[in-house]
Amino acid sequence: MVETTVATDTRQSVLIAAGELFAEKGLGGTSVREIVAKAGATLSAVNYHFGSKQQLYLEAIRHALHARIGLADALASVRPDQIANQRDAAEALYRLVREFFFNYIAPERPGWYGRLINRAVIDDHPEAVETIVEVLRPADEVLRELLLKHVPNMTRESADFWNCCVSGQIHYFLMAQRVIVQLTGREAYDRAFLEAAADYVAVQSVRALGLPEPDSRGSHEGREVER
Amino acid sequence: MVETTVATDTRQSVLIAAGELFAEKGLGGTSVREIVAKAGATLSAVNYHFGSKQQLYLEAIRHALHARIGLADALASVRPDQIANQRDAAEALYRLVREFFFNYIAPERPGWYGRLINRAVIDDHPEAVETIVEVLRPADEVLRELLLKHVPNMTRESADFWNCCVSGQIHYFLMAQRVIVQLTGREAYDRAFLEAAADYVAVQSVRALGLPEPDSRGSHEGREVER
DNA sequence: ATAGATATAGAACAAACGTTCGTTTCCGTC
DNA sequence: GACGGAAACGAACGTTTGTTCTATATCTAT
Repeated sequence: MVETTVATDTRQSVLIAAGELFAEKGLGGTSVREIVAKAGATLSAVNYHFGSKQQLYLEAIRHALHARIGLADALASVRPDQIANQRDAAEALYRLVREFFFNYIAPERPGWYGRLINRAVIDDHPEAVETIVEVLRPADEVLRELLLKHVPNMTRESADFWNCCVSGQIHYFLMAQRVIVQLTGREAYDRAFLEAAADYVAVQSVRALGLPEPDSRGSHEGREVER
Repeated sequence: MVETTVATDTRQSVLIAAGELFAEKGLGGTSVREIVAKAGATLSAVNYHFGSKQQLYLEAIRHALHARIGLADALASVRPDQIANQRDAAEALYRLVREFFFNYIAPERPGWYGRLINRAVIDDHPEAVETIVEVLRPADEVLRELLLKHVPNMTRESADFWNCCVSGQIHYFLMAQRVIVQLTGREAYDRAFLEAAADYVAVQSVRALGLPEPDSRGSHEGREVER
């Protein structure tokens, strides 16, 4: 009843192995045998701890969603009443977008969180989408209120579009990694590229709202686009 | 030797059925039996016409890529020497982004093209990515040159970022359809929403380049964000 | 009319799949 | 020391998987 986190080693390692494999190859492309082999468990562990492969899949998505949503924390740290003027709002949103970006793509945290969510979004497996929406909605609403309150000429529809566009850009930098790398003629994502990309997305996103340019820009950027 | 397009009915219908199913449920989630059932063919048709399931998958991706890349046509229609000033450039890019958007998402054309490409991008199946990059590169380079030529203070890196961000937003509106619909509290994508979304993306993208606002905006938009 | 290539059909294959089952191991309680 | 439930195990289940094979139809050029 009390949701005691028994935290058996097996359950946890199966969950993580499953998350990594599902993220990499999808639900259909991953076999239960592969998962338990990676986790160092036996075949029956999946059905014992999760009931079925499907439910393990959903559980992995839930895990990734909740682990990744430091976004909720980031949003909570933005106190609306501490934003006095548009410059403050621009600053807060700039930092928010960057945090969102690195929360998704940062090389230091497990890479499969974002990728699995990516897949879950695309698959539109009904239960998965339901879980995603459920977890995303609170943050979505806080953000919308923030925009409506501090951005001039903001409408409900514009706020939604803004959310979509920010999410879209961040998702794409993660999901199309291989394509982007090849198209821009580099070897792989490095820290500098990610930094520049995050900055670009954040600056453009804030600019799209008609807010003043934030001061705390990334340090290495050659003053790129200027109007 | 001459690559005679025999265009058997069976081959074509299997290819299309495969495309739709792969787009919907991925490579691993779709069985050959399912495909041939949908296509009204027999099991051996796949191996006869395509050699294997994998090659059918790649062929479907190729089909989708080439069918969808009216983008190449759109780009070809933009004659760089006909762009006299920044206003012309803004106009051309605005139309380009919109065309790209509807090329991907338009309800009138088969929906699986975009979705399959989405999946292929995410899966980073090596051969698939190779095909994608191969098809995308020419358009990518033309677009980059266009930007470098007509947009002030444009760098190679900024142009690449701009491409990614435009692609990202468009991809997301397609792939996250279900999530967006639920998060914005509507029933489904309708023509008006798509129109507004395309306009938003196009306007913001042009604005991000520091170009003047294009005149030929969508008609139903309440003058949303204004700086 | 006939040989030869092209295409479809249906049966059969071994491998891999997710799941179930009965048993064994472990640990805290009586 | 015996009991009971949770956890892990390994074998087996019946399907479904992608692929292959042979036989049969359909056409085309000789």
